[in-house]
Parts: sequence; C-alpha cells; structure tokens
Amino acid sequence: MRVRFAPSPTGLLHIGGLRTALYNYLFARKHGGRFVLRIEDTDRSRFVEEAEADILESLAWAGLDYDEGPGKGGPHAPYHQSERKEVYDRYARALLEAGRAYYAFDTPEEIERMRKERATPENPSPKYDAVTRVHMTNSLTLPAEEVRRRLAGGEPHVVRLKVDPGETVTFHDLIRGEVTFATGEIDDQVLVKSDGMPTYHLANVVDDHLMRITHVIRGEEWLPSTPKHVLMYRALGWEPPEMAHLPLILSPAGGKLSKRNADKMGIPVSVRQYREEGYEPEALINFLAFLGWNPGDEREIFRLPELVEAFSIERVGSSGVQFNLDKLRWYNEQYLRMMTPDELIVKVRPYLEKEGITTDEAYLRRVVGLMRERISFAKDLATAARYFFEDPTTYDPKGVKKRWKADAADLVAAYADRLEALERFDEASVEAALRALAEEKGVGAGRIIHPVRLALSGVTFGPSLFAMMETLGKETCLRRLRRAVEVLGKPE
RNA sequence: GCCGCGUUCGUCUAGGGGUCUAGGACGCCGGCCUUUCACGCCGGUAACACGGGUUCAAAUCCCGUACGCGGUACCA
Repeated sequence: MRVRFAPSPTGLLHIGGLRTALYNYLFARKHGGRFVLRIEDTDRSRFVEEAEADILESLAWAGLDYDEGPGKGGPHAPYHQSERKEVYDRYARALLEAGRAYYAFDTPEEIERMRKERATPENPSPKYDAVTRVHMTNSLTLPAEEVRRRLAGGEPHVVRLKVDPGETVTFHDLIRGEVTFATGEIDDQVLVKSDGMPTYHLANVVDDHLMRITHVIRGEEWLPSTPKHVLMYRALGWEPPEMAHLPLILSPAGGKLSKRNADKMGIPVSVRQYREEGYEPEALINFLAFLGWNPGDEREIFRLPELVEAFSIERVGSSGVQFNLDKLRWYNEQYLRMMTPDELIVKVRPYLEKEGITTDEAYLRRVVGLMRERISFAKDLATAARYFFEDPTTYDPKGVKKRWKADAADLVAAYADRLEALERFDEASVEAALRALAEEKGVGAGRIIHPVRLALSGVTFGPSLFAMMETLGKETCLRRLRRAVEVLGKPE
C-alpha cells in the first residue's frame, strides 16, 4: 500500500495539514506500506520560499518520517510538481487527442462576462460546462484551422476537461461510503493553466497514478473535486485509488479553523507555533490523532508506535471536529508527567537559557522533581518557577494581604534566626524548627508557613514548603526571609 | 442559489435494532488528601437536532425538515 501527503508550499504547515499527514503516516505504517511526501508547487503566484523547509521541519519535529520525497529521493522522483511539467503535458496531450479535453482561449474577463450575463437567481454563478462552452471561444466551437493558427501564434490558452452531462459518477469513500455526483454539476475543469502549469486536478491525478498511490487520504474539502478526478482516471484508462476524506478541523467558534479565525480564539494554527509555544510533539500528535479517530476502547494515551498499532481508517469519524485547546493542554501535562526527570531537564534547558538562567544539573533535577506535577508546559519551569533560580523581586499583593498579618514579620524573623542556628538544613529539620517555634509562640503552624512561603517565592502556591526550603538551601532561605521582613515589614 | 457531506453531554467520542435508567475523556462543580498550589482518588453536572414512518422493540433502519460544514477559481 502506498499513500502520500501532498502539501502546497504556500505558508507554514497548518495544524490540519499535520493531521492529514499523521493519518497517512499511520495508515502506511500500520499496513507496512510506503509514505510518500510530494510538494504540490504548481501555483507560482502563491509560492512561499521558506514554506517547504517549514513543512520538512514540522514533520520531523512531529516524528513523521517519510519513505520517498524531497531530500530522500525514491523511484518516482522528482517529488516536486514544478519539476514534472513535461509529465503533465504528456497526459494533457493524451486527453486532448482522445477528445476528453479541449483548448479554450477565453480571457478571464470574457469568462467573467459570461458568468454575469448568464447568471439567474437559481444559478448565480454559471459554470464553464456543456451548456455554456458552446458560447465560448474554444477548440469545440472554433474551426480546426483557426485553433491551429491561434496555438501556433502563441495565443494564451488553457486546457479544459470535457465533461459530458447526463451521467452519474459514483465512487466509494472509505470514510463516507458511496458518494454520487451528477456530471451536469461538474464544470469543465481547467487542467493546464495559461502559464503552462497544470492545476491541482491534473497534477494530482497523474502523480497519484504514476507514483502508484493506492489510497488517497486527504481533507474533506476535496470531496467535491473527487468526481472530476474519477472522470480523469477513466479518461486515461486508469484505475482510481481508494479514497478517504477526513473530517475537517473546526474552530471552537464553528467554521473552518482558518488563520484569522484561530488567532481570534488564541489558537495557534501553524505547527511551528505549537513548537515555539512549547507543546510536546507527542502530546500534539496524540491529540490530533483523537480529533476524528478513536481506538474503540477507553485508552487515551498513545504515542506514535501505539497509534500505528491501533489505527484503522474505518474508525475515522465523518463529522467535523472542533479544536479544543484545553484537551491539548491536558495531553501536554500527561506527557510531561510521564517523562523521567532527566528527559524533562532536556526539555527545560532551552527555555532556561532563553531566560538567561544558569543552573547546575543536580539542582535542576531537584526543582524538576518538585515542580513536575504542577506545570502544563516545560517552559513553565523557567517562568512560573523562576523563584527557584532568582530571589523574588515582588510579592503578590493579594497574597500579602491574605497571609502577611501583623505578626508575620516577627515570626518570620524569629524563624530565620532559628534556621541560622540549624546544623542540618533538610526537610525534616526545617519543619521541626518551624513547628517548635509555632508551639512556643502559641500560634498555628500556618501562621508561619504561609508568610514564609510568600517570602521565599513571592507567591502563595507551590510545592511543599519544607521540601522547597531544602532545595533552595540555607543561605538563600535566610536571605529571602530577612529581605521580606525588611520589605514587607509590619502592616498597620 | 445549486451540489455534496454531516448531526449522541459545552467539546472529543463509545454505541450500529432489545444488554442504554446512553459509557469514557477534557472542562466545570463538590469532597477526600494537604495548614499552600497542584497531582492523585471519590462523587456530581450534562447529550441521542426535530417530525414522520418501519418494527413487538429505534440513539441505532428509511423519508422529510432544520441546522452546521465544505464546494461552486487559470488556489490548493
């Protein structure tokens, strides 16, 4: 079995594109098939130089390796459509000679005029098809001599598929079952543009056939194009591949998850953004796999190899699915918690560096141990847990109001003195010292614990106070406690 | 407008004629644990779009309506 992911290099790889790639990958690996990457760069006007590198990087980051494609080669190279122009020309000619396609010389303005003139309330946008083409300038309406003359004169023209009405095209979709279209609903699709490049429809059909693709797994937006493709396979005497159209990913607000739409909801849309925001690739992949598919039992955590094992295209749903950032974050937390401290350290390092924080391995391992259950992203260690690396510069005002009572300064100062006298500065010792002090002063331990936490971290939440103190160390604790006493003093 | 696809808790979904007083997960709300915050554990909230059929029996099959999404380019 052979499948392909065929992105167009018009921008950063979209999250929906990654899911399409993922399903193709899973299908190929599940069945011991081949996964082909093909770059569909036939639209020169929308071409973006950096896009292909981004696609490659994004796939690699996600762990989706391919068997044939750019940078890798393969038996069906080249894998850039822009380098395969002669191939498409050959088949366009074959279609022309078989009378299944024709030349059309109409300018965009002429087509626009036709649409305007023939528009009715029932049919606001007439197609270029069997009923209108007889009124247009093409090799079906012009004398053969005239067509030859125009072609020889280099007159701009396109090649259109000749679709005969009155028939019905039915194909089987692995996800949707039988789908039927009437040929009268299909326009005479442009196959070769006036710049000589093929459109998606021609290039796609030709390449899928030549590259021996057995299963076309792509987004649902292609469903209405499929009958055109089927017609072309037939006209060329080829067997169409199996089709599977994936449900679309929708914005939580409804509608396509477009760039604009997603930005408004605070949802990253390109794979690169997910990477930059610190999502774990395993989490994104797991989440994406479950957007439209499930294994049929109640397991939820699947890494790539487990997904391969469990995947089946029949279990892919058919209705659009809404993107849910909360669920993705949950997946991210799950993967963070499954990592060993050393794995997590590797993830955290780059963020620490970016924040200008330097620290040794042993200390970082202890911090990670304390914070692991409390973070959603690896980078939180460098931001939310910054107080492990630097003295707090501010104290949360609400926390101060709530926890720094009139006796706080005295208690904290007294505790600092006790700590200074301590020989061993471990979790048990600092706790014992605090409880003893509380007893002597006749106050609840919380009366000291809370202000101490505030003094040490600047915030009212975090890991177990005593474990935190042991990690921070005696010197740091004393310094921070005394500074807080000084800065916060006695509230009136 | 026309064509196509879809419709189970707010979201992702299980289910495919009786086992459904509809299960799980995220979220949310409570509780336990903990003198913090999380984790964890326990509990709760919440859905078969609507209307007709078929059947002894429908969330499940059929038809219609509504709604959503996609397509309707010399973009993919």
